[in-house]
Order: sequence, then structure tokens, then C-alpha cells
Amino acid sequence: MIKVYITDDHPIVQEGIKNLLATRDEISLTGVYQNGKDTLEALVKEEPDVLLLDINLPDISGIELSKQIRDAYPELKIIVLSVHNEKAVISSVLQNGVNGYVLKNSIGDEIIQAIHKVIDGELYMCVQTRDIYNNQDTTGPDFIPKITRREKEILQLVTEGMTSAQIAEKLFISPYTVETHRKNLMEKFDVNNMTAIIKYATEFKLL
Amino acid sequence: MIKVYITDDHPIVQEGIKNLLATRDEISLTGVYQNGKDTLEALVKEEPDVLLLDINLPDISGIELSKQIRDAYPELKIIVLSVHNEKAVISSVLQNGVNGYVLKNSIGDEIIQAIHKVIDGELYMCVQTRDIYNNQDTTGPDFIPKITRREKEILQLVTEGMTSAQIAEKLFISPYTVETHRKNLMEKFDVNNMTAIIKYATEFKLL
DNA sequence: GAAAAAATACCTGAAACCCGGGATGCCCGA
DNA sequence: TCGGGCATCCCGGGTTTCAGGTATTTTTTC
Repeated sequence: MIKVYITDDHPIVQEGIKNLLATRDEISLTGVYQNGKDTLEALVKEEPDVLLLDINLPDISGIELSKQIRDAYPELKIIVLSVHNEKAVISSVLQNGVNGYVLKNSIGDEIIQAIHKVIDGELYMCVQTRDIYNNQDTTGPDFIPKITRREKEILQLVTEGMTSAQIAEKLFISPYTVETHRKNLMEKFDVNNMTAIIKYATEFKLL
Repeated sequence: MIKVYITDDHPIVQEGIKNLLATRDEISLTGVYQNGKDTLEALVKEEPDVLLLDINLPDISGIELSKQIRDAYPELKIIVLSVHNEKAVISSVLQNGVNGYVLKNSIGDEIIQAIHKVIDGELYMCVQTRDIYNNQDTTGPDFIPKITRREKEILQLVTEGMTSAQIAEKLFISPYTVETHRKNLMEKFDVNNMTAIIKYATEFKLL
């Protein structure tokens, strides 16, 4: 019997997956959670074999969460469910050591398959994900840069349309410092101006 | 018997809703579609009483689609399912004359309720939506500005990090013209620089 | 406790952007 | 048909950002 947890904040999706898993008698659903916090708490008490994890959660970035869980529970198989078909997101999540990546527009069978594959110790990616992952000539970054707390803060304010001077005033730091942070961000994202960053940051929900 | 169509590109969500509706014997599911095109084609052949419409579709902007369907089928009740909890999106969709707006993190019961309410001729909004809609002090625009084809094109290129000069060259127009479009965009979004626009444009999937 | 990472600050010149105008031609819908 | 929306082009001046550094202090992490 394969014990499975679901973490997804949409009741309808939960319902859909529940139903799907109910058709298989080698799989038992032992927990359903709406956010990262509840999931982490549940894992402390009881560890399932597989976690189906939506990476768009209300409280924590799923990318960050998947890393935390991976580090804390090396035996647990994590299958990420996601709407993100951008290479950068897929790469980042896979680099965190998850065991599967399934796009939400996949058919239910792919989830069942994924569960069996990861239990067998394999890495599972749905067909579409595989295509994107192997495709060289995608636009956009190949990975999501790791940004610091302060950089994130500055990026947020830039995104709201504030100038460096305004940001400096708001954060009680020198405009020069703000400039430095901007430069570092541009370097990390490998672009020449902030506009290009904002698109990715918004798309990838970094803010 | 209330005839219902579902349009959503996620099989798992379809499954969840199917299940939900199956528990009610006054509701019959008469069609399930994955995109705007299929939905429009199906409507030509047979019109249901209610359409449950996800506004994040692979082919058409759901906001645009809802308007089209409203105009072509005035009798059809449209309930929009969405992950967007931004006031601007809610307002825009409602202004297109849809009959209901339900966030995807709502519980299943709200969908059932919504169906009955709209059949009764009422406008239905889920609890959360109502809160957002009535809240005055939200950040961001109160509506999604209507932008022209050319403006959209310029916005896209700006978002990719191109300068006005580069855009001008690419589109074979004067840099002055590009500047004018930028100015018009900033006016429409009521902001002082392009960075603030990019966030909304990406968030609202205008590009 | 030391090393690495993050945050801070400074300078300068060039490039790009923003602001406040004015102006023309085209085309589509009322 | 004619008016409004759209796209186009132009100018000058002020502001902001970008690119190229260097360098110190604070915080985190191992």
C-alpha cells in the first residue's frame, strides 16, 4: 500500500485527485493539506511514501518548500504539481531534488504513473515537461536566480514603480546602495535593465 | 434539470467539478471542454443553461472570451472560475456581464450555490471575491486598461528589456513614436514609469 | 572563530527614460 | 461624412538609470 499526501489549496483539485487515487487500490490517501505550514506539521507526525505537492501555495513558495521537505525527509518521494511550464521553474524545482514534476494540464494517468515511478526510485517528468526541459532554445533564463532578502525587497519596490532615490529614502539607506542592489540583480538575471527582471519575477511569483 | 458546460484545461479540475456536480441530481453535465475554441464550437450546436468558465485558457484570454460569449448568447449564464483575486481582474470580468465569479480556492459548495443563484437571475460572487470587490484600499489599478494592438506590441518588447531605440528599429518606426506609445501606456495605467506596468501586464496576462 | 555572503557606501560619464508640449494622416464606425 | 481613436513624427530639458569600477562593515554560516 502506497501512502500518499496531497498539498493543494484548491478544494476542487483536491477532489479531482482524491477521486483519481480512489480508483487504485494499491494507493491510499492518508492526508490532504491546503498550505505549506499544515503540510510540514503533518509530516512531523506521520511520513507518507509520496507527497503530491502543488508549488503555488498561499503561504510559502513551493520551490522553497520542496527544498525544505527534501532536506528534512530524504526518504519521502516528492511529486510536484504545477502550472509552470517555464524551463527555469522546472529546472529549479528539479535541482531541489524532487522526484517528479507533473504539469496540471496532464491527464490523471500521468499522476498515477508518476507515483509508481518515484516509488521505484526513478525520476518522473510528464511528457510535456520532458519536452520543455530538453529543449535548448527557450527564451528566458534557464534557472531562477537566488536572490537575497534585501534584493527581493528592492525588487519589490522597483516593481511598484519607485525610483532608486525613493527606495533609498524608504529603506533609510543611501541611493548608492540601492543602485548596487539593482546592479547585482541585473547581473544575477543576466539582463541589462530592470524591466526584463520584473517580468520573470512576477511570472515566477518571486515577490 | 440544469444543463452545465465546463471549460477548464486541467483534467484534474474537470474531474473535481464533474464529481461535485454528480452529487446533485438537478444538475446534468452536458459538455466538458479544454479551451476557448472548442467551447465556442460546442455552443453553436447546443446551448446549456450554465457555463463554468476558467479564465486561464491556453488559447484565448478568458476575459475576452467571456465578453464574446456574453454578447453572442445573452441567455446563457456564465460563471467564471479563476485564481485571480486582484480587484482589476474581478471588475473587468464582471463588467463583461458574466453572472458569477468564483475563486478556485473556494469550496465546492460555492459552485453549486453559484449555479442556483445565477439560474435564479442573480449575480453570484464567492465570499472572498465579494470582500476584495468591496474593499476600497487595494493596491493596483481598479480595472484593466484597454490597450491597442500597437501598444501591446511595444509593451511586450519593453518587457523583454529592449530600449526605445531598439524597439523603433525592430518595428521600422521612429523612436519618437515608441516614446509616444510609452507615454500613452503610462497614462492608461496611471503610473510614472514602465516598470510599474510590467507587473500588472504580466500578472493579468495581457501579453 | 574564520571565511563567505550580504549589505552598505561612494564616484563618474554616458545612455536611456520621462515630461510637457505640438502636429499630421488614416481609417473605421456612428 | 465626419469625428474620434489610432498610429505616426517631432522637440527640448530634466531626471533616472546603467556600466564601470572600489571598498568597508555587518551578518551568516560552517
